[in-house]
Amino acid sequence: MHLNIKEPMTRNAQNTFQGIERAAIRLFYENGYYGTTVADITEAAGVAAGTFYLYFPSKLVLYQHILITLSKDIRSEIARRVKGATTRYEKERLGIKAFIEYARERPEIYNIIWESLHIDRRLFKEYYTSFSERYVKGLDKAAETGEIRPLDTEIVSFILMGITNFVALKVIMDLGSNNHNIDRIVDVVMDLLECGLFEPDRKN
Amino acid sequence: MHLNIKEPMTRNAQNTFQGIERAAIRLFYENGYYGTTVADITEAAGVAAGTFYLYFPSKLVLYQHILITLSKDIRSEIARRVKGATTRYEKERLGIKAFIEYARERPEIYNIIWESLHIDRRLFKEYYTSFSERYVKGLDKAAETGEIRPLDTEIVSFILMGITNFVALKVIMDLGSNNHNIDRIVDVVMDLLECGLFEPDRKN
DNA sequence: TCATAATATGAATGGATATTCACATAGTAT
DNA sequence: ATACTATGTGAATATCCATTCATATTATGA
Repeated sequence: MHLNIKEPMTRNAQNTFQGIERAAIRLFYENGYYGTTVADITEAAGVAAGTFYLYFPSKLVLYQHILITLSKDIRSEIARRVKGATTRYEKERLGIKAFIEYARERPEIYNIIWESLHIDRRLFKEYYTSFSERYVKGLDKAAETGEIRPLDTEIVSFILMGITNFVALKVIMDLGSNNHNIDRIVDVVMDLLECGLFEPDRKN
Repeated sequence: MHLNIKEPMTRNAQNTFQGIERAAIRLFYENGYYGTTVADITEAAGVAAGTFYLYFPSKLVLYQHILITLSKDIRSEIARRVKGATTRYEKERLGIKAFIEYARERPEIYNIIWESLHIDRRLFKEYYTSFSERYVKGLDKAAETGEIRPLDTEIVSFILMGITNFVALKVIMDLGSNNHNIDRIVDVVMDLLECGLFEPDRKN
């Protein structure tokens, strides 16, 4: 997908470009895509309205550009934090923790990605589909070596994405209580992934 | 919260009112809140633009009204379908299945509730908080009787909401494959909730 | 039948806002 | 110094859209 974005050529122009990007990320987060005007963005970036269109052909393209950039960011950051782990168990723990912490540190990303469902459905689907695909690859490997039980890994990938996304939601929107101790939350998730929810002798 | 909605007094007016509601639900689903104009709604409902304001003081209030109505619908429907179950295990299975099937039958609801994050953050928080609270009550009871393992039920409620929401997302947006056999999907979820993800002897 | 309230109309209003454009400046190579 | 390109400006434009309002129709009870 080519977005027709004009890359800045000079150092000063790079500052302008990045200023627009950063202002937009903050404003899209605070007020949403529709609650943010191009004038808001240029004002926050300290440039004139027309400057915006030197680089981006439209507000929508800027949004798409930001979404794609942030998607890559979050993925590479999680990959980075998971790298050290040797077992699937440890990978899962680190991955879940990384996602929650990242979402807390940069709630913009979380929010902007979710909003894509209502702005550009194709990008939304692409994001979760490819996230799932990468997840499945890891889970399949772990299934081959017998680290995880033989389950449909595609479904499991959505289960795990759902868990991390909703637990992160709880933390960053402060729903309910006890949202400060992330390690404790991760412990509960891992406990459930280890032993399940039900008492072994009371399953039905 | 009072929304200042004018209830219709006559039978004809009730038709008008419901026509507006229904058209709005469909359009908010298809094109989102911001992609839907009041003119779109009134045209789809077959009434004049001004008629809208006989009943709703603003487009936002209509949205809030719809959100609250649909929240109640989905909750009562799930409660209804879960009623028969005696064990927590069965309650969980029926609840998850009911949610996925309901989301598939009426994807409007699912979509409209999610969009509230970017339209009325308070309603969004309220929805998930109260959904969680009700969930916690059931889980706490099950913990008392020893049906489920002793875990932080508030965190577990978000884990379970995350699982059902994302699995439903997969089904209704047809992400990945095998989205037709809901029973099979529910089986995988219940299997994971029963036995966990990892092989017992390979946990780390 | 008449009076009154409820319901319905759709053109007009006013404000917002994405985008354009004619013009201005800054940097750079020759 | 000159010419050229990249960058920047902000007022003007044109469209869109929520909401209002003067007016019309319909239903109901006396």
